[in-house]
Amino acid sequence: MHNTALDDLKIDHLPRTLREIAVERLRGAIIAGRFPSGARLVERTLCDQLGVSRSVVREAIRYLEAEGLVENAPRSGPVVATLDWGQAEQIYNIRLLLETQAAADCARKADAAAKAALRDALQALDEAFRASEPQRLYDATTHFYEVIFTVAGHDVAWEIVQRLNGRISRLRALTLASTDRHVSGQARMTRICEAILDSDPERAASAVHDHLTEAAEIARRLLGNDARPEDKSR
Amino acid sequence: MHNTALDDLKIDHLPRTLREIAVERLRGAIIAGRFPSGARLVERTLCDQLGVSRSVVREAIRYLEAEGLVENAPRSGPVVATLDWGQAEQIYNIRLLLETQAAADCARKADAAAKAALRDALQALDEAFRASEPQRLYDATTHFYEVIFTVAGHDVAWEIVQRLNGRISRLRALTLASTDRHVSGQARMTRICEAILDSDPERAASAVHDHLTEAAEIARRLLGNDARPEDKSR
DNA sequence: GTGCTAATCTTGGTATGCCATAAGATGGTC
DNA sequence: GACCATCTTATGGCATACCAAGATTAGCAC
Repeated sequence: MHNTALDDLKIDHLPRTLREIAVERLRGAIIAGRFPSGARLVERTLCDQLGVSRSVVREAIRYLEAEGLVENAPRSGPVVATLDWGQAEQIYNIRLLLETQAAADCARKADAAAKAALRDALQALDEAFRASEPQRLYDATTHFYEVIFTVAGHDVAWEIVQRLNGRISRLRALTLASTDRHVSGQARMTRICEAILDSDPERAASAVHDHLTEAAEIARRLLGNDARPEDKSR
Repeated sequence: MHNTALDDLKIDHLPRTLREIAVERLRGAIIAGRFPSGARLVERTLCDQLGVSRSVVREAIRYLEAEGLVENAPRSGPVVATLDWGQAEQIYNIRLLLETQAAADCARKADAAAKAALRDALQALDEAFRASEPQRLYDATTHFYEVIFTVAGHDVAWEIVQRLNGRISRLRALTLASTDRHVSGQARMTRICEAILDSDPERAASAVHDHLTEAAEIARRLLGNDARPEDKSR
């Protein structure tokens, strides 16, 4: 698969400093649900688990705190941020705005190379759907959207969406895993992709709209059903 | 139980940590332009200036880094984030989406109390316009929008907008100070306010749209004129 | 005089130590 | 037996010490 010049421009030094690695690990662990919502993040414990010093852990926590993934209770230290449906709903609404716009602009701007990249991403998504590996599906979905935002030239919006996704990551994992999602998700993604390949902004936006509305609805049911989604015990 | 009344009793000012103060000071200094774009943020110097240890400074920088106000160059340390027109344009576009939506929802939801608060905010804005005090105008404008977002129930979006505003703060100060802005800004704000008071979502959204489009245009001219607004000297 | 090397200095990254406080345990008193 | 005071410990906030790497400058050799 020939990679377009889109995403390979980053000569970025792979996670160099311990701090960056720590941020990624922690974020990954929180997003993956290894630390439940409300769980305390005890610095010294994390030091042991990560094998780094407290300085590193503390700075990583500050970073995640600014990202909204961690909250700092005044005197009891950092805890994993909790999420209620009110916030989740807002987040889905914001994603709706940003993603429909991105899809439309992507459809407007996509050239041949961009379309090839999108096709590749959809292909990977298809495989992940079939493989039924949650993590791979999650990653492939993320990458699919990354291509859309990148082609649209919406770097900043992508940054925001990623951050928001972090905050609803557990919900997102649940919606992706949801059974009805399995059948319709693939079809919807394909619809988005086709609209972009046809350079049809309206249809692309509308496809994203439907897709996200459905995801939000599933999330609402999930969060609404078990009123207390997670336990705050440590 | 009068839960709502009790919620306001939060006195979270007491456990004010040095770190929080440092973050606020630094952010304020960057937004106010005391540190120009691209300026290096030398830890030990900041330690002296703030009178705190490196731990505090470093954690504050990590926080601002996640906020996008500070960038960390691989080996030369943190610098104040720079802004090119491409990013600024994206930011204005995102604000456009979020703020029109917020204004519309605000117009839908505003009750008598909310409308009174909005009127007060506009009043303060008027006075600030007349007083020609840049800082006061900046604050009053921010507060005006805060009311709109709060009434609309868009906390999360407001958080995002504030963060984005931080990144274009210098541009924003310039557009607010711009002379043509002086005459039309007030009128536009009034138009936004009136539409909301009339509970007219479409007109509110359209008023915000015009307002922001104009601001973006002014910003583009300002940033376009002196092609390289700031020096990245290092 | 020029070019190369080495020492130093600057700066950031990492580790550790000390202190204040809050929560839990323990023991004494009524 | 219950309640209160005190002690202990767990934990976070803050400061400092040490180390590695890059830049700058000085000195030496040619």
